[in-house]
Formats: sequence, structure tokens, C-alpha cells
Amino acid sequence: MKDYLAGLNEPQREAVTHIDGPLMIIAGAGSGKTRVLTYRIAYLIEKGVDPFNILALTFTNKAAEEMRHRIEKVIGPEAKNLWMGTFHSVFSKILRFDGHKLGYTSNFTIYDTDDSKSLLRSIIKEMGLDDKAYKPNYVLNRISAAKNNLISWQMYNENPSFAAEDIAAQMPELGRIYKTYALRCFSANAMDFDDLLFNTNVLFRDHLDVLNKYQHKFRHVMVDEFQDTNISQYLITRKLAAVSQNICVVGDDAQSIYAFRGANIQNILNFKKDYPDLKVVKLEQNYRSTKNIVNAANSVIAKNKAQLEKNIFSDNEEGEKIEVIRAMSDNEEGRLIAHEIFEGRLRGLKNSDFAILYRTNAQSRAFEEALRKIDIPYRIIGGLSFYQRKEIKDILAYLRFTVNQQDEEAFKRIINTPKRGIGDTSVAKIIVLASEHQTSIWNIVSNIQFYMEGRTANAVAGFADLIKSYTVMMEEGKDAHTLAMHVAKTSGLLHELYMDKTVEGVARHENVQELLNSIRSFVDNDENEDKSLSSFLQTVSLLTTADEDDDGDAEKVTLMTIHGAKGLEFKHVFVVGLEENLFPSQMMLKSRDDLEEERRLFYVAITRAEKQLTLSYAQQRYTWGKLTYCEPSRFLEEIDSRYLRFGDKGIPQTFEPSFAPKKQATRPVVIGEPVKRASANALKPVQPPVQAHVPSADFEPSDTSKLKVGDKVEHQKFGFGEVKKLEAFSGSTKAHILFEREGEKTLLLSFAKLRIL
DNA sequence: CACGTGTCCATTTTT
DNA sequence: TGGACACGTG
Repeated sequence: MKDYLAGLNEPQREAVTHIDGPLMIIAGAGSGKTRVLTYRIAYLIEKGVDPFNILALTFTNKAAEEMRHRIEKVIGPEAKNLWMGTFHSVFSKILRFDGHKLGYTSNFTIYDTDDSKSLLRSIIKEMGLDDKAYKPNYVLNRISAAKNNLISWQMYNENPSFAAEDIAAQMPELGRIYKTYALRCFSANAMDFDDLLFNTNVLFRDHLDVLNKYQHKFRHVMVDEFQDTNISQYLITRKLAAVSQNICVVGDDAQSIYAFRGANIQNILNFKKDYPDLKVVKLEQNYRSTKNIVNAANSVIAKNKAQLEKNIFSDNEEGEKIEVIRAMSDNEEGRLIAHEIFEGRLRGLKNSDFAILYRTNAQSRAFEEALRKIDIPYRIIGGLSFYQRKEIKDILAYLRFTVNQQDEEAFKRIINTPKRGIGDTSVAKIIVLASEHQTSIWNIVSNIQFYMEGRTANAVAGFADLIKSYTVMMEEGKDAHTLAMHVAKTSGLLHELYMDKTVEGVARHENVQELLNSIRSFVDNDENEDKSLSSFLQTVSLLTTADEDDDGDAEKVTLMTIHGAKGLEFKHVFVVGLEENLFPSQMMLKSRDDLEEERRLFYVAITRAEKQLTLSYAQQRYTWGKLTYCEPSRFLEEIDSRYLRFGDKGIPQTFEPSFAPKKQATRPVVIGEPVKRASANALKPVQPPVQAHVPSADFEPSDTSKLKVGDKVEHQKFGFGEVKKLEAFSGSTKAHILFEREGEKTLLLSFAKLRIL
């Protein structure tokens, strides 16, 4: 027996050594799942399976990379030949090879959520529909749900029950929108995230030769985080494994937290029906957490009805009880927790031993401020990702358009960025021309002299020449980095950022440099066999925030959403914002009415902790600029109180359910506040007319990044004033300035026409 | 056409 | 709170 098998417990070993036929591993939290998966692959290879014939689907690219490295340690460099990655990345590669059978070129663009929404917004506008009734977000979710259930736009429009639902939801045109959206994506040679899976299904359904090829290539299929797969993904794996029957799925129904994205817990509950001779292995021993934490988690999840029977236990020490903290406000919650981390470090813990987990990204602010104030380094995972920043998207849009001139969304982004005098009217005209002449936008743009003349036409022609020069370079076979570098310089984007000396301008310039660096390392990385721009772009659009080069080794406290924490563990975990309507989220309860999923989310959060767990909530919190009273989350009461201890921090604890004024959760009455808006306007005292300020003759705005509190300034329009306060927000700076005539104004520095006197 | 200003509105999680 | 959009002015 191999030595690595020696360290495994009985069920773990069973899972590792089961090679032929379907296998389902129910892996409880902290039960050594990754270890089992890694060893199983190593074992397969040692038993003579070629790594080329193994497909392992993971939830994030990072998880795949990590597993590949671990396997490499056991079996050596052969591990490189494994097919590993997320569903989206693996199947985008397959579509790159074989997508031409569906009418896509290998250079197809992958639309991210922003692209999809923007396209939907245009479609809704073009159809003359009210964009208040048809919210792009909702429409996209609906289309996405359809695709994830393999309902094409044709099927959607043929099925009267969908039409009935849409009419009931006051959106009778959804079917038409779906159709237009699908056709527009197709003619843009673009796929959205759901298309990658949907089209793979279509490819395997309609092109049996292709299916056959991959069925024989992937003799062994493994799926990690199986509880989070949707129907579309499940069908792909089932088809791939139909011949060999060698399918191994690993998951935990108690940790299914992506139902909102179409994940179907039935996949795991019904798996046995699809594979009658399925072997099921349960990994029930938790090696991660203390008894206390495991028991508390069990007491919570026991409230859920839909689940597979299992008994998660721990042989670790009893451990400390779970601390509950009540704070006055969100800011105090931040302070208390920052303080506790500080104390924890005095007891010998490192920054990286701590994680603060919250339900929504917006909650991070209070913790960031508190940690910064006492100089505790932290890193935030998630939130606005690097690749969603404007300056990055701009460069990427140029690259996308170079690779694929049908990419409508990229076109809209760059045609007038940086400003080259082609305004909205001209762009609209071009789009109209394209549809009048039944041709592509690029066709019009690249032959603009036949359609328009004058200043704008020249500008458009200049743009077309620019893109053509890029295309030529690409066809010469220049690698992604050379090309991107050239594009950044000659498009004017880099120059524009370089000229911008404001704080945020400098930061943006650095971001672009960082993007260029990352393209270079993509090109230099020998593991990427395809170094083309097109290949880089497809890789990049499937990166998640969890994949971004984290300073994993950095000595920092981790802040992230619970969703982002899946698969991770920390010595001391803080689960914060445990307030009714926030966690469980009222959004979730309203739209899907799925308390059980929220509870599983809570379960996931709890089970990230190894030694210590702290739960906290605030009595008051600012939401959307308004102060709201909060009640403690029902989840706090669902934990068996034997495992709890009320913190000595914050306000002394009791659980009287409500300390807030009765039934006015959202809006305390303010005495004297006018009731209606109209009367508010009527009551407004008449302002004495303010004389317009005539700027000094030589008005020349100064470098506002040097602005300090107390500076006397002149504004082009508001006149003279004094800086009262400077405030940082989302990467830039705001100034509160008291103007002599106008009173106090808040200005965004980058836009201020200011002169420092 | 570019820019500044005012108004409205939405706020969950992510491949 | 702040981002997206509509409108008016230069």
C-alpha cells in the first residue's frame, strides 16, 4: 500500500481507492476533502491512468491550481497534463476548439455581467420599452435561469407557461428580449457565462462526433463542490461519463450556497437515481474545528429539512465557547472586533489567523476603517475586482475589439474613449447605418468614407485605422504582451492617465501598468501553450476575485463575504452583521424565500473556524445613508445556547428580542420633518439670489492633489472659499469647502475647477 | 460635442 | 451613499 494512504481514515481510503464506476463522496466540512481528491487522482495515475484522460472540475481556478501543485508533489511533473479548472474555463477551451460547429470563431468574446447588462439596456431601449419596468438585472437573471435549465430562446417563446408568468410579472416582452439578446450575442461572436455551458450542451447534443471525442478523452471525470452545480453543468458531466461511467462527485449538501445561480441541490439528492450502482462514501469526521464549533454548527443545520443523513463529529479538543458580541452601531462593531484581533495577537496569533466574514460586500467599510485606525494590515477578497476597474476594462475592450471586430460592447466602450469627438449621436447614427445596410458595425466604421463626411467621419476613420493597425500586428503573430503594450501607448489611454496627476489618476496609471505586467507573465508562463491575445482574453474574463494574486503569505487579516470563504479555514473567525434582514438577507427571503440556503450559508461561515468563533451584531446601522434599527438575527437563537458565551465587550448581553422602537424598523420619526415632498419644496425658505462669481482673469486650475485643510481657494464658478475637510472615498478624494457666497459645498477633487491661492 | 449640475434610484451572494 | 442618467450651457 502506498505510504500516503497510511494517513487516511477508513472512509477516506475507500474513496481514494475506488477507481471504476460512479462514486459520490459526501464530504462534511473540514473532513479532508481536498486531500482525498488529490490522493485519488494520484492513485489513479499510479494505477496506470494517463493524466491526459482525467478531467477534474473545481469551483475556482485557484482551487484547481492548488490541487495541481499538490498532485505534482505526489506524482511529479506529469500532473501538468491533467485537465483541471472550472466548468467555465474548461468548456470555454473546448468551445474554442469546436465552437465553429455552432457558428462561433475561436476568437469569440466572453461577455461579463456588465457587458450583458449593458447589451440588455440597449435592447430594452431600442424596443421602446420602459427600462423601469424591465430592469436589466432582473431580465438577465431570468435569461440566465432559462439557459441554466437548458431552455433556449426558441423554447422559451414556444412555451405558453413562460409567457403567462411574464405577463403576470408585468413583463410580457421578456421572450422577445431573450430572443434579441441571444441573436445579438451571437452576431457579436460573443458568449456570456451561461452560454459557455449552454453551448457546450448544444455542441454535445448536436455533434456526436465531438461528444465522442471527449468521452474517449476523459475516461475519468471528477467534480468538486458538486452541491453547487446546476442542471446545465450536471448534464455535461453526465454526458461525458456516459461511456466510461467513471464519474466521481464530491460535495456536501449542507454547504450548497449557490442556488441563486441555478445550483440545484437536487443534483446531489438525486444522483443515486441516475447511477443505480453508485458507491457512496461519507466523510464525517471533522479534523478542522473544536468540538464546540462542530456541535454548534450541527445544531444550526439540523433545522433544515432537505438534507442527506450524516453525523459530523470531531475528536479535537472541546475548545472555547462561541462568543457573541452586541455592538451599538456598525462602527462600534468594527472597533470591537479590531480590538479583539489586537488582543488575539498579544496572545500569540498572527494576523493571517483571523478572518472577518460578512454577508454583503458593503459591510466591509466599518471593519476597514477600524483596522486601519489601529494599524492592523488586512486584505479584502472580492468586492470590485481588478478587472472591473474602468481603466482596465477600457484597455481590455481595445484588445477585445482587436481580436473580434464584431464585439459590440467593446466597440461602444472604446469608440470615443479617449475622447476623439465621436459623440452619442454619431455612434447612434453608425448603429442605424449598420442595420439599414444589413451589415456589421465594423463594416460601416472601416468604410466610413462611403457613408459620412466631415469632422466626425474623419475621427471615425482615424479610429478604424488605429484598430486596423492593431489587427495587422496581431496577424503578424505578435504576442499578447507586445500587442497590449502597443495598444496602451498608441490608443492614448495610457497618455491620458499619465497626464492626470490626481491621486486617482496616478492609481489608474499604476493599475494599467499592473495589467501589462500580468499580460507579460501570462506570455512568459510556459504552462500556457497558447500565448495569443485571444487566449489571454478568454482566460482573463473567467478569472474570479478569488483567483487574483492574493498575497496569500502576507501577514494580513482577511475580510470577505461568506461565499468567498468556501473551502478556507482560519484559527479565529468573526461572523459579523448577524441581524435580521441582513443575515438572513431579506432580499433572499423576498425573491426566493429560501431560508434554508441562508442557514447553510451560516453553517459554512461557522465551520470555517478552527479554534475560535465570534458572532457579532449591531443595534444600529447606516444603510443607504439612512439610520436603521436592527434586531438580532434569528440564527443567533438557533444555535444551541450550551455552546455560546456572551461577550464582555459592548453592551451587556440579554436577548430581549427588541430594543428598537416598535415596528418602525426602517424609519424613526423625525419631529418637524415635512411629510410630503411637495410641501417640503413649498416650505423651503427663499434663497437670496447669489451673484455669479466672475473668475479672476488669469484663471488656471491648480494641482488639486496638493490641497490641504485650511487652504484658501478660488473656484471658477463658486468664487472664494476655504477648505474645511478632506475626505477619502473609494480611491479618490472629496473636499468640503466653505465658499464665501455659496456656503459649504462638497466637491470631488478630480472635477474641481479650483485654484489654490 | 464636452462638461457641469441636478435628480432619481438601488442596493445579495458570483462563474 | 454614490452611480447612472437627463438636461442645460459653453
